[in-house]
Amino acid sequence: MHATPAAPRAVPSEPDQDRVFAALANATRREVLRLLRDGGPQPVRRLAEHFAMTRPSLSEHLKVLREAGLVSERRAGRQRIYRLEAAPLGEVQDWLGPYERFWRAKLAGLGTLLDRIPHEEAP
Amino acid sequence: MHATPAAPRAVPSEPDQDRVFAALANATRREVLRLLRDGGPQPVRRLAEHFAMTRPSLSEHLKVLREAGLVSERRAGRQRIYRLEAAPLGEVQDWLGPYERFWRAKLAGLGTLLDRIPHEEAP
DNA sequence: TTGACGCGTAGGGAATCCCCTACGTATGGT
DNA sequence: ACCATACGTAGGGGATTCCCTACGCGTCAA
Repeated sequence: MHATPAAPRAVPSEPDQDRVFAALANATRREVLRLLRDGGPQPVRRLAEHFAMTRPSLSEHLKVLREAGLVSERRAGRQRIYRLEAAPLGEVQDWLGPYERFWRAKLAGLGTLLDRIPHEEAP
Repeated sequence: MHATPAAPRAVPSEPDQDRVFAALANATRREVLRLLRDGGPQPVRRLAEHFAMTRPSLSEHLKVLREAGLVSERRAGRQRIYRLEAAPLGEVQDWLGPYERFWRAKLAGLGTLLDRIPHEEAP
């Protein structure tokens, strides 16, 4: 059940995974991603309207997202247009893959069935 | 293209999402999840063999995973058997859903097509 | 009971996070 | 040239992270 045409994707190094998950571990940054997803590429000013914090603080969140590869930036006059880059999210989904059967089993009520696994006691 | 039978899932509150992503933002904790996935439920002692850090440090990582709902604990004599709880990972996949078409488009070379979105300039 | 085992928690220290205010830089308008 | 706009960065303070060592508690073995 791989819905994708199995396009090969570079395997991310561990610090990269750290950065992506850490970037997602903040409601403000997840909201920025949602705004870019639903509203298309936008300048910082427009994004900042949705938050209570100061604009410099938001700028730092954007930096975290940039360094995680989740957004890209293009200059247009004195504005910086930020744009969603979803590739790292695709890697997150790839990472989730091997766990999928576990929560499916749970939903299907199969419970502990998947825990019957190569099992030896330490001596 | 929803590969799942669309089983309804409780929508997680934002602090919960924070905790899950933050728990995943650490290579040691992701490795613990992998060990529980591939090796089935295990006591702390067995998990600790795979890491260079001290056992108390690993215990704290397990606490983070517990508070994120990613593992559960059962007592067996003087051991605590930890077990993978994949439900929060299912919620992560649900969260990824609305972004999926973006990296699919990228893989298909559709590039900026998805950025044609309700677009107005601020006055 | 005494001692070893399995595990969690307390407490501390270096690093990082997340917010702020101040300031610097580049572009655009007049 | 001048000033306003759009944005990033510096620096600081309080909270949190991640590792450590020391210790406490419950369980099994002799």
